[in-house]
Amino acid sequence: MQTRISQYRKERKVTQEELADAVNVTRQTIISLESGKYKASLVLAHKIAQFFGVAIEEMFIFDKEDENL
Amino acid sequence: MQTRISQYRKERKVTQEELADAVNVTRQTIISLESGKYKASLVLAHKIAQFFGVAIEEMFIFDKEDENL
DNA sequence: TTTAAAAGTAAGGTAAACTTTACATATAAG
DNA sequence: CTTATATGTAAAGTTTACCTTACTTTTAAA
Repeated sequence: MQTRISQYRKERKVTQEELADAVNVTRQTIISLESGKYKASLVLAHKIAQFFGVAIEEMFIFDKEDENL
Repeated sequence: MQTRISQYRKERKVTQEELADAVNVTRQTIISLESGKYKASLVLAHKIAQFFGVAIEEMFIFDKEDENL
C-alpha cells in the first residue's frame, strides 16, 4: 500500500513533527507510515487526509497486494 | 465511530456471511464492526466501501470522539 | 410448531498498529 | 567548522483488530 503522505507534506512544507502533532501521534508513527513499515488505522488515515483536505482514497493508494488486511 | 455497514447491507439484502466472504474476513469480524466492538482497519474499510460502491467516508462516520485512534 | 437460515455472544490467541525512549545521520545556516 | 533542525533506525512494550471455535437467540418460512 502506497501513501502520498510525504509527497503532500513536502509540497506544503510541513515537517513530520508538525504533522504528527496535528494528528496527535508521535513522529515515529509518521515515519513508519511514510516508510511503509505499517499501515495507518482508519481513524488516523481520516485525520491525515483531513489535515491535507483530501479524501482517504486520495492519500492512501490501495494496490492489488492489499488483498490481505 | 459509526458505520453504515448494516444499513447498506440490509438495503441491498446482503447477509453478514456474504459480506464477510466478499471482503475475505470472518462473519465475526462483520458482527464486531456493525456492533461497534472495534474499528475496521484501513484496508478492510476500503474493501467494504468498494463492495458497496461508496467512499470510505460515506461508509464510516467519524465523530469528535474519534480523537483517539 | 418445527426447522433452517441469519444474527448474536463469549473467550482465548496472534499479528500488527502505535507508543516511548534513545541514539544516529543528513541538511543547511551561521 | 559548528550548531540547530529535520529525518531516520532500533528495540521493547501496550493495545486492538482480527481469527477460531463453539454455543445461543432471533426471524421467517414450511
